[in-house]
Amino acid sequence: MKADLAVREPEQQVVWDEMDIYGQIQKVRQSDPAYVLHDGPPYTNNPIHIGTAFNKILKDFVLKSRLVMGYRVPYVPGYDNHGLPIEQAVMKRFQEKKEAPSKIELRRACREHAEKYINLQTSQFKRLGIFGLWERPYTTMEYRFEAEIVRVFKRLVELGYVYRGQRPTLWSPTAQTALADTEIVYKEVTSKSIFVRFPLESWPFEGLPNTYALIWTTTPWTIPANLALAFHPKHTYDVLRVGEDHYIVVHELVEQVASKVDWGSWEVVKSFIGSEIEGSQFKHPVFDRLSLAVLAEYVTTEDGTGVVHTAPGHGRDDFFTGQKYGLPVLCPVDGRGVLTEEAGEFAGTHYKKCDTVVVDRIRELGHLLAVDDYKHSYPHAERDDQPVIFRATKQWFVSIDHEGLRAKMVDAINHKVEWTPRSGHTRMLAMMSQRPDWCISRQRPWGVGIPIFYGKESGEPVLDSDAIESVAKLVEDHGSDAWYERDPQDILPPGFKHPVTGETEFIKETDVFDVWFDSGSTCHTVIGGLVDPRWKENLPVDVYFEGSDQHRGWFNLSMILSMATLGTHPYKRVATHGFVNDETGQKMSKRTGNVIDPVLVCDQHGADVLRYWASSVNFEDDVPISDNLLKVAGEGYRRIRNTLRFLLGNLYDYDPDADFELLELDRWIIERTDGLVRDCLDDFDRYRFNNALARIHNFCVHELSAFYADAIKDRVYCDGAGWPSRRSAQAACLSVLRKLTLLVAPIVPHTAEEVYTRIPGAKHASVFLDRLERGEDKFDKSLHMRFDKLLDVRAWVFAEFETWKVGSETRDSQDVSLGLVVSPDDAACLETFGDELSVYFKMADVTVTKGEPSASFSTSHWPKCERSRLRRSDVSQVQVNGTAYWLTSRDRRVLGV
RNA sequence: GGGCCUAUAGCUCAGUUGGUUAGAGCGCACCCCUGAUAAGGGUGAGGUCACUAGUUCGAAUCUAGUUAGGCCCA
Repeated sequence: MKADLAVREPEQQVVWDEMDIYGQIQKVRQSDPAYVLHDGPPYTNNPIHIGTAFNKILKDFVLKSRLVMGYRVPYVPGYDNHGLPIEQAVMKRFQEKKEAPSKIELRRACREHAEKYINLQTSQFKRLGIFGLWERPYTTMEYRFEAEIVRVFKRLVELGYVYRGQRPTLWSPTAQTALADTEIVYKEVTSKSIFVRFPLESWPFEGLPNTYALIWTTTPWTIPANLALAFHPKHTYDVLRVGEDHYIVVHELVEQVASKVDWGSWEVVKSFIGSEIEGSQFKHPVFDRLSLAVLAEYVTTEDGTGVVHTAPGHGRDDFFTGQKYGLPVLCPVDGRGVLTEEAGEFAGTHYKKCDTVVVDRIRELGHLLAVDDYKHSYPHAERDDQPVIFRATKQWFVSIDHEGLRAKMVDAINHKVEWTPRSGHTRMLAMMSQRPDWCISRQRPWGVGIPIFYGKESGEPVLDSDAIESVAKLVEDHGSDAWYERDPQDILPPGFKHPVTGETEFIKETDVFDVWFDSGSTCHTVIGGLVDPRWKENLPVDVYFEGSDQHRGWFNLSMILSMATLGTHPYKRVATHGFVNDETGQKMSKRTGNVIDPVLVCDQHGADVLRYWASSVNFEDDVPISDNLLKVAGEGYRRIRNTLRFLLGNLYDYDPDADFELLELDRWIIERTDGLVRDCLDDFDRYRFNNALARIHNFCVHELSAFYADAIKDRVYCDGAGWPSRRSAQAACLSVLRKLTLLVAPIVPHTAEEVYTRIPGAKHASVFLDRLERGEDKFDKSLHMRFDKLLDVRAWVFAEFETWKVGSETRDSQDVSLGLVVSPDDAACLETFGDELSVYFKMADVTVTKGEPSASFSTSHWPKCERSRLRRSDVSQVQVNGTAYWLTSRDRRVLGV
């Protein structure tokens, strides 16, 4: 049967829209226990891709399976709108038109861009058959949401988590602005590389005169900012005697360094492990200042000397190492790239001139051992192609260790959250234990402005609840744009005075929040009652379910904001899925052309086929997809669809008032279905959708197609329409069909709905308003043991039959008489099935005798009934309207002849 | 380079705490049915459980390493 899903599914979706399926479900389930999945918002910069689709489909499996299990499952989808990618997409369009927008113009264009993709993605998600509050999703750029972000920040300020500190950022001296990683291109350049010695001040071992650590650097301009020397904790360092002096160099690089600095001869006088020197002091080669010996894993033995010049204000590694050792962030370089007063005698020198100025001075002091040209790749700004520098700037931070926050989070990760798969726990724990304070400020235009005022004269920031609340109110009414459009005095309460300096004139912060602050706030904003007041009761929610990359992203930052501001972890369970790769396990990329577009898949195969694929794979790992795999999924899908259709086809004249007793075969299939339901609900409960699908598929193949369907055909097609035997089969088909339909509804909702609405006497207007009862375990044990034995014997009889029929003219089992010899126990069991045996074995007749097990076959001599196409002992010829027909007594009775 | 993870028939997946001959479906081959028919049934052939070395009476399962791939970070 042609499913034609590309056409039917959109029609089904129109029906769902018109009946407000989501609203109806919520109403029907309002007094049932809730199961809350909180949606991680996708970024609204593009149409959805296969990964987005996979994620939403998996969430929908969770929601719809919980729905079928009888829970109330509210689902408010979300969208993440602020941030760099949208800004860059929008900027590109302005640049193509050779326009330079103002900040406000740019922000408005970004908002429009995001709006456009919210609408597009919504229609695409709905096309996948996802149910949810699509009329009113949460979006991080809507005013009420932006205001709540400001209030989350206010709460953090009140609780003392927020501080201002320095941190190195990529900085363009020509554009005088901070840059994001994605705005950087790497180019080959030639730099001055220098070998510089640092005189030893204090030494943990027995004293050696004239000892120096030797470092190598390609950025001489950062020497004035040097505060430390980094050693690898595990590498061996040699102390070399060269003439009157002693030099510390990592063992592996001694030869290489010696040739670079032109040491004719040397002698190893001592060796030590890096970790032993931690805490020693060296003298800065130029200034009267000390440089601390620190340990760092990133020190390599590939280049240089194994001792790394460390300037916390000018490098990320350096910064984190500095943090670890409590070093200040010294950054004696201003926004133009000119050294400041903090650089002492070098003040006023442009950093590029330092290659000569600083180098000459070090040489003059006798600490320069070698100068060389060095070719390497160096970061440049994409916009003007000029080199950039790492420069520490003032940033806003959320402290991770304030009020024991980290310990609380680690405790939650260890004891209060379940992780699916389990490895998520290890991953999250490692990240949370090690993560540095969170830098929440970004020097970008498209985001929620950080609501900080500074005293106009003093530059002192205002960390005051009322001041921030005044911004929140403004943003709530007019959006975050208003923060940039209004003057401070129009925002602050009348007569507001700086709580520290008493100033009355202010300037505003220009930075925006890191977008992770936006999405990390959703536990506060969405669950906290902004979207639906009832959600508040559900904190922590049952589950967050995203790609495994979100351990560092959303799971991490949500945990921080929730724990800090609400005092609780945001989720009871974190489920993660892998990434969608191509058939060979390679990641998808436009370049290799292995990209699968989910929207196209819906048009070609149907959303249910895509969903079937999503359910067939193990989402805990990375999953493969390709046109071929979708074809395979389509075949599996059609098998289930056809089975449902067969069951439904038997119900066209179903009579709900018929009087009958269930035959044992029908009772058997109903109980088998109940077992399937139980197993599948267990799978659903544990998010094992692929297991459930495999079970359902196998059930359709084995229990239904290969056995039950065959066994009831004669009764359904040939018994009298109203006979109890036929009604019994129909009743069983109905029961099985209803349960199967509910079972597959989470996976293939369109198909399930199509079937359900055609089931005679269906109780509800939609399969999603019905529910599956788990049912009690009240199996008729002996019934199942008898059928198990029957199927067991049947299997080997069929195998025997295959070999027999090779040498026989007779090929159709219905033309064959079976002589079955089995053990006395088995014989007693099989005999209980009576005449039904020939139906179950699909033979003309079956005789059972006791003895050594064997099966013999012979061509049946009985005539074939022309109505039922069966050979039976009671087939005889009768006249019907002047023509002679061979009919069984049953068929004669049905026909009344 | 570091953290986390994956590798079982051509494909997608199962394989409890280590324990007989490693399972299923799909696909494939052959056969049957033609009242589930752009369907259905039967039988069968497919695996050195990525590789190497260990632990053990016994390893797909535990340990270490190698290779390939993925996510995150540097």
